[in-house]
Amino acid sequence: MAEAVIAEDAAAETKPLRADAQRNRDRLVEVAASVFAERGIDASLEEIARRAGVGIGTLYRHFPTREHLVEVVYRREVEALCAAAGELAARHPSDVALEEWMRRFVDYIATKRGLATSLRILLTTNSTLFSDTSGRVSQALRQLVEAAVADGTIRGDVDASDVLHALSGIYSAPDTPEWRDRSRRLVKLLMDGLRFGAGNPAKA
Amino acid sequence: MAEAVIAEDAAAETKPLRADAQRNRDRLVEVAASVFAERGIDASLEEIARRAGVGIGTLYRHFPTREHLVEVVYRREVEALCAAAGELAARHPSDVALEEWMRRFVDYIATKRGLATSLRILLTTNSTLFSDTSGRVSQALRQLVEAAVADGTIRGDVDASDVLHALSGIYSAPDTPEWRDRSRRLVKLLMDGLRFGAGNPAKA
DNA sequence: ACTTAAAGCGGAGGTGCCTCCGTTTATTAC
DNA sequence: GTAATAAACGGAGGCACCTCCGCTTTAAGT
Repeated sequence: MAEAVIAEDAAAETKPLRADAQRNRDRLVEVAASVFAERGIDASLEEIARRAGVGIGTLYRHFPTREHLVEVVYRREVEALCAAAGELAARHPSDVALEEWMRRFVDYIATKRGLATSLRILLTTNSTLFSDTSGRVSQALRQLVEAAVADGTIRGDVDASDVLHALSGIYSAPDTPEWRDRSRRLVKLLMDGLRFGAGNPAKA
Repeated sequence: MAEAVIAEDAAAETKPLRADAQRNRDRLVEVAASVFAERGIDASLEEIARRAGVGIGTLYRHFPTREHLVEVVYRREVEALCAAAGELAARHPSDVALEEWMRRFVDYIATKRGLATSLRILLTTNSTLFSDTSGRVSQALRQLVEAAVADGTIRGDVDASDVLHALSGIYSAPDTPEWRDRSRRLVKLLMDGLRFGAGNPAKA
């Protein structure tokens, strides 16, 4: 029970998978991500296997339980979200990068809302998963906030944890139909506040 | 989702079941209790129906989800444990009654240990269940402790919540093979402590 | 190029979940 | 007692889970 945690990279380092196995595994994760998004976290594993064009046995070999699969999908998505921070920072003025990233953050949370119960269980059961991913997210946010503070496009008297704190309402807000719009407005509002009194407003 | 709570007695008061229905329902609860004890909380519902001599449809009509059934079984067992307090008090000197009741409490917890995870989920999901049952248990304990204090078979400077606190180690102790013996010893130890300095040691 | 062992594949099959609905049974009214 | 009717029964059937093992593919050795 204690070792239910997945040691993904450790396994990858110790034993490179055979080419076909790696192919199937990647495909499964990719398909699983879209099926979970579409049908919810309780989607049929057989459907995932079918859509991925592999047998159900193959799915179970790679991911012995549903939770294993969900965990890998979840990690991959957090990773993608955080990786976007770097790209956005490279392509946009730093305040715009921050804003766009927060917008994506809202979208990301949106897809997770329906799954709340099951995901919460997974996250409380597997605390490594929680600390890994939340650490990763706040790191990405810090990078963006610090860059924007540094070049003066947002005010200097705030830091990443202030912003994270401000965003926390996005989590806790009830799951109403207006949630998404409300959250978008929250991001705009927050950005206006951050830009106000900045030493050097965006010149773009 | 909010009304997942079962209104057992309310339903019973508003609509007496047809005789055969009541019979089947009782039989199902009884059988379920022993199957859960034997095979764990994930036991097959079809097996329960089979052993109870009813169709699976009947089981589902009475208990639309596994949780409903588990809840009723659980409540019934707590009820039985607490009802035993009164009987023990009537048949034994009050310190002996207390000791015996705690012994049964240990046995009761023992059967729940294996189910810990699922039960914990049920208890945290359904907080009414938790408060009802824990209230009931501490009430039973209070009755026994107060009687024993009153007639001087245990010391007077403790109350029920002290004893409950002392028993709490039984819950939290890890699930080792020695758990049961250790818990029995805890009860004995506790009783010795309670009897020490009592005004009027048991005369039986 | 060929062999071979290890790695991986896949789906049949056994089991459990849950729903649906035609049949049976208890109860009420006469 | 009998008829009418509402309540309850039960199990077939459809779907999903997961295991097991005979077959296929890869890749390492020659």
